[in-house]
Amino acid sequence: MNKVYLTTAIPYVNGKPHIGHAIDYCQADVCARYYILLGDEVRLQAGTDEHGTKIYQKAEAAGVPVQQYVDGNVKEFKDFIAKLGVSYTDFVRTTGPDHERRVQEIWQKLRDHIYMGKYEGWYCAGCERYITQKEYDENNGICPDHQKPYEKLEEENYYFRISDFKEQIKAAIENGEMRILPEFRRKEILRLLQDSPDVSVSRPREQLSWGVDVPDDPSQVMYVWIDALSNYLTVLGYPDEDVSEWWPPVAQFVGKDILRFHAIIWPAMLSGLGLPLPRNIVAHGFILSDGQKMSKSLGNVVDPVEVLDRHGPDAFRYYFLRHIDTFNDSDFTWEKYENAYNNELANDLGNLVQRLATLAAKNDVKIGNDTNVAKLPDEYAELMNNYELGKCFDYVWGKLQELNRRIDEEKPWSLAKNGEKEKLDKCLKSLMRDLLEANYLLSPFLPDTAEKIKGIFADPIAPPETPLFPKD
RNA sequence: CGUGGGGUAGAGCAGCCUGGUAGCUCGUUUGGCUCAUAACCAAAAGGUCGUUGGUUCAAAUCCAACCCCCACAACCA
Repeated sequence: MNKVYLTTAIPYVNGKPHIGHAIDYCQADVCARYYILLGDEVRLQAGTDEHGTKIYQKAEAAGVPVQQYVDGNVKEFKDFIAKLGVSYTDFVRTTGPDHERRVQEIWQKLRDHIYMGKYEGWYCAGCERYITQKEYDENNGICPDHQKPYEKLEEENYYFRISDFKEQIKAAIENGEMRILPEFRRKEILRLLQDSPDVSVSRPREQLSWGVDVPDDPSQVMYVWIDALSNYLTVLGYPDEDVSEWWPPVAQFVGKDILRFHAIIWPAMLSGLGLPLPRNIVAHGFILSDGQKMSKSLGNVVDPVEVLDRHGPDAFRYYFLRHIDTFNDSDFTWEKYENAYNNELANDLGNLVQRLATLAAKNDVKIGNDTNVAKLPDEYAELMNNYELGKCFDYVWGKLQELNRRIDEEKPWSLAKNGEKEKLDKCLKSLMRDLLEANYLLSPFLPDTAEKIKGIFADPIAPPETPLFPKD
């Protein structure tokens, strides 16, 4: 039995869940369930990133103690993940005492690659980040997001020497030890890696108070990188516990916006710790709302909880795994969502189950309970192993559509009318067996539905009172 | 001269690497069926493959130039 460790990105909890967060969860969860089908033991991590000045300021603005503020947001995320049916096994919060202590230990282990450096240049307090000279020139010295002039800043902080590991990381990407998917992202990272500068990993306390203290230097607080990225390790108990049976992760799911940190800074950290690199980093795109980037100013933000509540978790998973491209940006509109629900879930799948169950029940044909597939089809497994989740879902759907076709061709209702009992029996059994086989392949994608379908075709076969996917 | 992706039927996409009757899904129209959630099945209509030029017997596919969209450009999911 293999041990498989999968991770999702930990969202920054300065607000409620964004619809984009759902992609990570859906993708990681399907993979987790797939590995379980294979008989592996799976750990799936989820968590929240809770430090930083932005959160601190938001809490202050709300007049709430910071910890209380993040606790509230974390609850929203946890509720959302639960509603989605994500089968996570471990949850990590960066404000958790175990995490904080372990991060400090990790910092110390990386000590040889950390040095005190000086930053001299522009800074935007609103963005909470350094501004390059080029960016400064382009914006004429004024932050376009905050409408405030950039400040001149000169400060000391700690740097992590990425350059110590560049060659190693490059080699790992090139020889396939660490795969970056999709391919075009891999190329992008290889290019970016060339001129990745060392990265600043702390801030003076006056600038950033809500964070993990840098060991042995009370004037500095850790900046996001080491704190947040370490979550994938601390949640397993590293370095207190031996994590070797779970490490390295089989796949880490991230958004395209944070891929570079996961494909450069993070492997550098792991190399510094002497740990193997993740086997796969899977980067997904963003969700567009009616063809445009979601933004508050455009007023086109879609609330994921609303989408989830509309038709339940499996409809949500269906759309996000099949119609949201696994790797590229894709569009969400309510119209598309409703179409997918009505035409595909209700008509293709729901109706298929309904008609077949009715045919079987009316004619008193039964099928045994042994419906699991001994060996997954090669095509299915190969798509899964390459994290081509959308294509894999298409493959399964093709099997379902074929069944609708076959029912029409074999016309079991005429067999019944003509009293051809034997033929009818054979025909329906074969159809049901194939449906249950397809259902097994479907189960990682739509776990609730697959469970229901299994129940419907158990003994006695019972067509559902209310359809699987009712229309309104 | 920042980097990358893309422009193919009303919409969303595949095909391009390894040139050779332009394909899939949804939508539309028509026909069939009646087991089923007015669901299912079949067929048809619909495209000068961004533009111009080049290579070739032959280009959506290779080459060049140009036009237009989009993303990224150190954490805004």
